[in-house]
Amino acid sequence: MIRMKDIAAKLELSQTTVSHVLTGKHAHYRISPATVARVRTMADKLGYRSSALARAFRDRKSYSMALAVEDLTNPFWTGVAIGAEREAEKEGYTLVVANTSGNAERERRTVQLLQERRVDGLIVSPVTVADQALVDLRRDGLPFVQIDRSIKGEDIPCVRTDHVTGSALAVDHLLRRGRREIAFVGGPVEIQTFQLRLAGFRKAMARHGLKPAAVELIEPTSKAAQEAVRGILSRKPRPTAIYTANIWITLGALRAVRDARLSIPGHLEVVGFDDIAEADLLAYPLTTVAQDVEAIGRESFRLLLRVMRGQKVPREVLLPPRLVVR
Amino acid sequence: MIRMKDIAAKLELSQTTVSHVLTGKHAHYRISPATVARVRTMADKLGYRSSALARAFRDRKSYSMALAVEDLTNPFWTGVAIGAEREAEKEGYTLVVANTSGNAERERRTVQLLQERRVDGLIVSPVTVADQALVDLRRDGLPFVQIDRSIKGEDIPCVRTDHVTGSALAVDHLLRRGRREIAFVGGPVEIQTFQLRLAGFRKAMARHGLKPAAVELIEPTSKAAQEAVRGILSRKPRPTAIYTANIWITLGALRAVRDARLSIPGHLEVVGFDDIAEADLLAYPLTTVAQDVEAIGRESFRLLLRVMRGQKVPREVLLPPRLVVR
DNA sequence: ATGAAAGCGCTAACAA
DNA sequence: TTGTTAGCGCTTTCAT
Repeated sequence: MIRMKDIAAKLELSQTTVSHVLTGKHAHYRISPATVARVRTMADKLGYRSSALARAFRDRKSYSMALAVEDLTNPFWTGVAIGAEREAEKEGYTLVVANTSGNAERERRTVQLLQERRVDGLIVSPVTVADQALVDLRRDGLPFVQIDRSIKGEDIPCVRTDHVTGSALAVDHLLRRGRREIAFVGGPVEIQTFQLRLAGFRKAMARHGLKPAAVELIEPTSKAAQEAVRGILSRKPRPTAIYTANIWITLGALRAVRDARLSIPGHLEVVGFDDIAEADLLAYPLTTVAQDVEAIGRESFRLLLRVMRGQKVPREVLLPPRLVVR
Repeated sequence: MIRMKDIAAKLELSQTTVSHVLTGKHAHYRISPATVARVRTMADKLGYRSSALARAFRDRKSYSMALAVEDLTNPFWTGVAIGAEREAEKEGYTLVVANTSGNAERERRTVQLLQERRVDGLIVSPVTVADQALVDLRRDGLPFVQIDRSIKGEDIPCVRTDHVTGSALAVDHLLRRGRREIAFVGGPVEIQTFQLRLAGFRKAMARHGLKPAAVELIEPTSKAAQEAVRGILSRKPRPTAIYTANIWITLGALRAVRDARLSIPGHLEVVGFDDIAEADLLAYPLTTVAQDVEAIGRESFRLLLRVMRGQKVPREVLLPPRLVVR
């Protein structure tokens, strides 16, 4: 790898002068145009690539941020990553995407690794509400913001969709369609996302004087949902609607409906949180509560920058969900 | 940020001794157990996090690799990223995922950035077969391997699904189902992926003495495919099958079939390259040529390691596709 | 208009 | 068993 020193040697200049030119500060240092040209030409000819590593080391600033998420298989997280990455690029930062697999121990290791890599800031989706790794991060003074979920008892900003309102959109839609016996299938309430979506569901139902037809909290996988919904569908009386709190649960529910040979919307309706890009091609009409995933990524990056600059930040940024009726 | 120096000062030891302990080399240097314990305790107490940045700088090795892909919205690329990331972690590397948006200029910038970050190696999917940025990379001596596509004229290893065989699987399947008037809808042949899939299609057809019912090369988006397939469906006679060479094209084709109110498999059949996770829930039975996406990521990482170690590597690693009949 | 020197945090060669 | 020193590539301060 070519270094400034090599260019300097070839040109019989000092490394300092080369640096002045290559960092674009030649005007300030009043380097002669001839020298500027010579340096640039030589750099080009030798294929010089400045070492961001050396600069980061010297500056004690890596110009990189990390995004630690749960599952890059989920379009929600890829969307977030794309949004954050775009914003990062615009601001001259590199975004490192790491995944925690929704596992506390792995999250701890990931965060530690990123800290050692000296990322300048971190966007993270806490695995649990009592996340020691993040409390420690706080102590270490690494700037970070939370995404989608937040830990208890610490005043750390969080960007997320307004899950409570999202659930209200779902419930109100179903009621408008005349469905009053609504079952909820969600993930464990240890994951704040599901807790909020469930709370929103209960609240919306209560507002209309209704009780949930069922509340099932399961692993947020298609398989578990398929099983759970199979149970729900065999109840008498059968609920006339199911509100599924996550994309995998939605898919599992649809599979259960198919297995039971029931029809949508004839026998029941399904509304799911998270939009599905191919929803218009599904065998069943599916209404969804869609999140602006890229905005979540973008806003959390912006928020992180503000935190790093010591600017005032809101404790919570809530993005509005949108109902996609099908 | 706490440094070794700080620990040394507190303990009235030399920084070197602290380093010996913290890097686990105390046995070799015969550091006393008492000292070892003291150092470890103090490191813990102060919340020491070693600087991977400083180490990378010193070692001129960042222990990071990059994966530069086109579009993280496409499950193909996320799958590849997940596979590569898993392997990277196993080998003690951090994987940086960057995206090129399938754009030559952006790819050039991305590659340059990664080079400046001093990644130890690169896995990249060339935007075109004549990719100057990659030829230059070669000259710079940065180890890299290609994924899914390869540039012309340079002997750089490439990992990909056997697209030609994949197309044969699709054609043979359609013929088994009695469809002989098969149209091909693919992306531009400047993208090698499509070139190979098309070549495989033509070859398989020729083997059976058949001519393509149509060959449409379009932008690989759902929208463009929907438009193109609309045209194909209005031809007389109408093809009895369509082979779509990419996930977005497949989705667009299905939308066109829906718009034309045709039925599958009644009026025609569709086989698509790339599997779709929710295919079983679609309104149309869809057979696909599935790729082992994680294997592609995993194998390219392994191959990259071999390149870096100067071991002998195959010029091409072809992974078998798999037909998923529905 | 150009250059010398110091220092960022770490490790390794070498000393003691 | 522990310590001294040098150096990785870069930027900046302070000369000249």
